[in-house]
Amino acid sequence: MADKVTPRSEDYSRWYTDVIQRAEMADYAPVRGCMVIRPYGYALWENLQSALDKRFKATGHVNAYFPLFIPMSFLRKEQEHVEGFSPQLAIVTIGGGEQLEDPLVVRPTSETIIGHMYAQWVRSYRDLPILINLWNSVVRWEQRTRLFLRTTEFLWQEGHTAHATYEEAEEETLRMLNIYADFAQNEAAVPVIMGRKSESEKFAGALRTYSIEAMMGDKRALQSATSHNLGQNFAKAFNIQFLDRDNALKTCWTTSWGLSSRMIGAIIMVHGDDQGLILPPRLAPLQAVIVPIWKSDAERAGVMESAQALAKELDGLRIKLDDRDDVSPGFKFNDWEMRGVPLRIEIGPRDVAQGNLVLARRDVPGRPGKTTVPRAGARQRIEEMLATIQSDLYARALAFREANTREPRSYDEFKAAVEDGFARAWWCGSAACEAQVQEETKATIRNVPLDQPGGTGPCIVCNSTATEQAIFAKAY
RNA sequence: CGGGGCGUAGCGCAGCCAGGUAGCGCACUUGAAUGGGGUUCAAGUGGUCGGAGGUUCAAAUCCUCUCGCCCCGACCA
Repeated sequence: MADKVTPRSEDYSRWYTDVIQRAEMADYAPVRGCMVIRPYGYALWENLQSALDKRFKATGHVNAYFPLFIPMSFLRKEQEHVEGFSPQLAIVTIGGGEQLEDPLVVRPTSETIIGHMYAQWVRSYRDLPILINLWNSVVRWEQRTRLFLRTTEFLWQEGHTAHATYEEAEEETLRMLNIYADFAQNEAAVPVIMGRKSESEKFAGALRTYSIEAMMGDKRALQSATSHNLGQNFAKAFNIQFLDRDNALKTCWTTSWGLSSRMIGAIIMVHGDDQGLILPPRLAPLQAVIVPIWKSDAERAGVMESAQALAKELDGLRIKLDDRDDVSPGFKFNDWEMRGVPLRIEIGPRDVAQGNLVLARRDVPGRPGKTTVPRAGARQRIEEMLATIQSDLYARALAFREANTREPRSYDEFKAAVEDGFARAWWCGSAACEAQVQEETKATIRNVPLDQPGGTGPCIVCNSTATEQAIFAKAY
């Protein structure tokens, strides 16, 4: 666990799996494509969960739980939906030793069973909107899996709402997209681009899909969350209808939106370095670790007393005093760096004598990241430094993305751009141009950013007049 | 599903071609010293060699079958 990881420049995907395992975030499970999220990784998930959950609650959503099993017949009710998901389904055909008449699908997502229940719960416009979120796991039989990024079973939340009008549904879809972006940027320190998915990349059964996209450390894109305006597709398939004020029977408009444990992969890949993880202070399971240093037993007593007092002063922050007696301070430095703890507090005999502490920032390796601060008022300094680390991580990631995003003028420039980063280019909107790009470059349209320059330009592929720019990149 | 690779101690590997009853590094245990950037020395623990069958006096090693995993591609949060 204390060995060095594969450098990112040598083999990025090896680095990624090395770091996760060495930092004890997750481990491979004995089931193909599945992982065990270990306590350290789960603690990160819990922090992420609570930051998101607060935002959901603040916008009027409530949590509920829906079944793991969904009748196969439900999925068939929405044509596009079942076509999109059938290759990825795990299906239970035997229960209690008997063949099931209607096989049960292990949920790949819950739109259908939600639709079934909402149809029963909605009678009047007074019942709307319904704003429910689920924290659960889903199963999609993926062919190629990677820890956190794509596993057969993954943790996520799925929000499902029903509204009286199209406008309200669209407003909700965008509201949640903004919440995801706010969360990603302010909690995870991951800069994201909000945008609309192309027809070919949208959710199976949606009218329109929006996403937030982030650039990883290897310059590839990762879709970090999605928000779908489902139109009336599911409402019609499941008869979610209500009697409106005008006494007319109308069909609902629904939305769904999700963010998964994949976000943990994004945090790892956006911030990590060759020393290991770098976790954003607001989500890190441990915000600071105190490493006491001593030589003699006499020094030990004084140092430990001071370290324990400091730990008490820092109550309320997520702190650990590393009092292990069997490893050297140097080992502990590297160990906690591997795990991405944002701040290390060193306290030794010199510091005790002089009334100082040494603070070492994880995001600034080596000497330059170390500062000696007076023991008095340390808590405030530490809190300030955590806030600085949080915003510096975001700024650094944003600068990296901008440095690796190009606006090519020609198709040749475009091809070079998507080889090594994001390309922002005019796109005429045709599926043919999109397919050609994918065929020739392996890059896909990540999304059409909500933030557009206005005006028109020549489509990067076919030169015809385009009214929107899209982000093209190779993606996870 | 196509291509490639690998299964020998917890992890990483050697041994296999030229069969003779399993070894190295790390980790782990114990002890001592050490301790401001991955500490050292000493002594230990730990393996039905992925599984099944076959050849042989004898199989990690040769033959047949099988299972699993990882990596790269097409599909996906």
